[in-house]
Amino acid sequence: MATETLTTERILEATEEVLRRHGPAKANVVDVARALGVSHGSVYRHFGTKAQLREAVTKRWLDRTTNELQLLMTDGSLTAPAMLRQWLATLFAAKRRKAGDDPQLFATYQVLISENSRVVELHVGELIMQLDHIIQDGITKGQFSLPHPDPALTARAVFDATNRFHDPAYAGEWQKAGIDEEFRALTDLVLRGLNS
Amino acid sequence: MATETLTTERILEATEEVLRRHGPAKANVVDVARALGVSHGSVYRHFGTKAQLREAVTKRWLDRTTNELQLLMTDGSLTAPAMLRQWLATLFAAKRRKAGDDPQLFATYQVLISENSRVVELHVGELIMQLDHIIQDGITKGQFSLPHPDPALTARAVFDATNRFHDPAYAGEWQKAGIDEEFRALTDLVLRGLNS
DNA sequence: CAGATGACAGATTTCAATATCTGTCATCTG
DNA sequence: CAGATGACAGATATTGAAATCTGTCATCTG
Repeated sequence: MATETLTTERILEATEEVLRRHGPAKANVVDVARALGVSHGSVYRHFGTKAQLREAVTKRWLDRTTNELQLLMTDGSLTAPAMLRQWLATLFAAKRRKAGDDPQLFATYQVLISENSRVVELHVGELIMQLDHIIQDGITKGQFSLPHPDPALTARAVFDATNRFHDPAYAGEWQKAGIDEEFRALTDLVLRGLNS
Repeated sequence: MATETLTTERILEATEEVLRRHGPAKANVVDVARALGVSHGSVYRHFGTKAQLREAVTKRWLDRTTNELQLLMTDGSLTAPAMLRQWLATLFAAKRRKAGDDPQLFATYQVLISENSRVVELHVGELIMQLDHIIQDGITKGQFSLPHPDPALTARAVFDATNRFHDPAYAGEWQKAGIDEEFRALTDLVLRGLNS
């Protein structure tokens, strides 16, 4: 059993599985070790504390979304406004899918997120950098026009404005009837605000 | 002692005081009754359950903000864009003041709010109706121009867009350096989106 | 007799004992 | 000797018995 070498990656996979099975309150390091067929001491060789292990799992989960969006940004065929629309729609769709497909697992990650605000801040920072990139590109190409261009501040404003459609705290409203219409109204408002 | 008649209003005041003193977890109906110099049975004559009493306290607290904003809306000297700016700034200032002046009491009300989502929904509905009124007024006077005017949906979008500056969940960020600049960037974006 | 009271039953919370988990480290093993 | 182990101490969580609180209602009182 467990003849493969014990890697950080394998521990993260096992931890995710244990979290899925037992939930955030009951998931413990001994179970993770058992799932890997090793002693819990070995897990501590890779992660100094349980908190650090959970932080790494949280980061991995958030990074999946960042990567999906990053991929989209390499599409050169889109104008900046189209790219921004697509980016916002993809972010909303990804979050809504996660929340809708497996509500229990989503609730687990909401707990992890609340435990790891530092990781979330970094994640938010990455997303806003992606927005910054799109906005800067749009200004350069004359596809956005702002009275006092400040891409960083505008990126933050766009992120804030769309909060209801990406902050997990609002996940309960994402299944509501009329939500797509409300999402469209908000993105329209934001895109008009960028004068595009 | 307590020669005045026992009114709903006096019970609400006493409950607020007990909540302030003991916090949401420890505040109980017997303490409210004691504060009023009556038996707890008398309190149950006015409010069927403890939950209903707390709901009424929550509604009263939220209504104070609604009323402050409603007052502002009677000012006929403002254009719709100026009114909207003022409305958003007043809402943010009111919330930030509540959160900053007495963080413990604010935390208490955050608990009450999480217990009474129905009351919060009604409150949000009232705020969006105020926004709807401003937007409709602005469209009529030609101070806002929208491609497909739908004031109700636009009001919702404006409310959603400014979430970070009125949803108590974000209260922790309201003291952060640079928050005013971010608020200005967001309101500028929204107002440009209304083409004003 | 309208409105207040407080004893009471059932629901909920508190608290302290018990059990489980985290993180360390001396020891083991391939 | 690099990496794994598991016994252990201190920290954290669980549990169930005792204390408190909620909501009712028969009784009281001005």
